[in-house]
Amino acid sequence: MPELPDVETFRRYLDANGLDRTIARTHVEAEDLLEGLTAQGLGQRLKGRRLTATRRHGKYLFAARDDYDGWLVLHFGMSGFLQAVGPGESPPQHTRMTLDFEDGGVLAYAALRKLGLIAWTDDPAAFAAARGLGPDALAIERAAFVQAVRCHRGGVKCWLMDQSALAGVGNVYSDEVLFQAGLHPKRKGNRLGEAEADRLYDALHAVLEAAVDARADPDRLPEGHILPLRGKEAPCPRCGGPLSPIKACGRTGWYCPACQPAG
DNA sequence: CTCCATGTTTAGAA
DNA sequence: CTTCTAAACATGGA
Repeated sequence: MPELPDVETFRRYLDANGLDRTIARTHVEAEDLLEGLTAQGLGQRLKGRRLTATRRHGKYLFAARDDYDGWLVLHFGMSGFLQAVGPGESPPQHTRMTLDFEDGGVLAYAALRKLGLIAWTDDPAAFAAARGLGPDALAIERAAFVQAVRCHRGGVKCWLMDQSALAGVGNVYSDEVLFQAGLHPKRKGNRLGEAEADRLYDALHAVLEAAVDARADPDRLPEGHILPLRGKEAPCPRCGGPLSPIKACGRTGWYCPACQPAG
């Protein structure tokens, strides 16, 4: 489920389970996930080393080698996750890459669909720039956000999901942000009033922070969110009316037509 | 068998 | 140039 809150949860999981352990070897099961390096190259970069720090930009997770001369880059596609595996235990299904520690434990990168990415970079910020990523959705300042969204002539849901405009928000969380802001997914950015853009910014941060606190588990979110209801025959938690599907950017979104009227 | 899925990239049409 | 849509990728689940 890797959008920003999921990846932030993985980052904290890696902090707790993957740092300061010497890597004995790496295993790459799915070579096609590697970008710009080979399985052997990954091993050479990490063998005998430790990871000592993490960063996140949007949906990308970075882990620094102990000498800070290079960072492991992970993207989780639609189905990726991390799993720490104890000595003697077997890694999860669909494990695509593992870091095998000298202590006998393993950190597995698993993904049902091979849509993620494993890479290496000297500098996370340069990597993000080279990929054309916009500012991180949790780091962007209010003024920059409001200015950017109000310059965009297209639909606001698509804009929220555009990683070059704002990094970290995907299909699911864009729905939640728009629901909390009370804005229709197809409202045009340049037709938002100042107060509406402000509300969108507030909702963006409230939703992402709540989701990170919930460890990206929909069932752990407080009441009043539509994320756990998507695709189900459930009433809007605010007005009790029916939620509707809507196509945008080639994806299916969910919203409440009563609480999120078209502009 | 069919349709759909938390992402990204690319091609083509307005 | 901007914006939108569909398809492709990989691998299932319903």
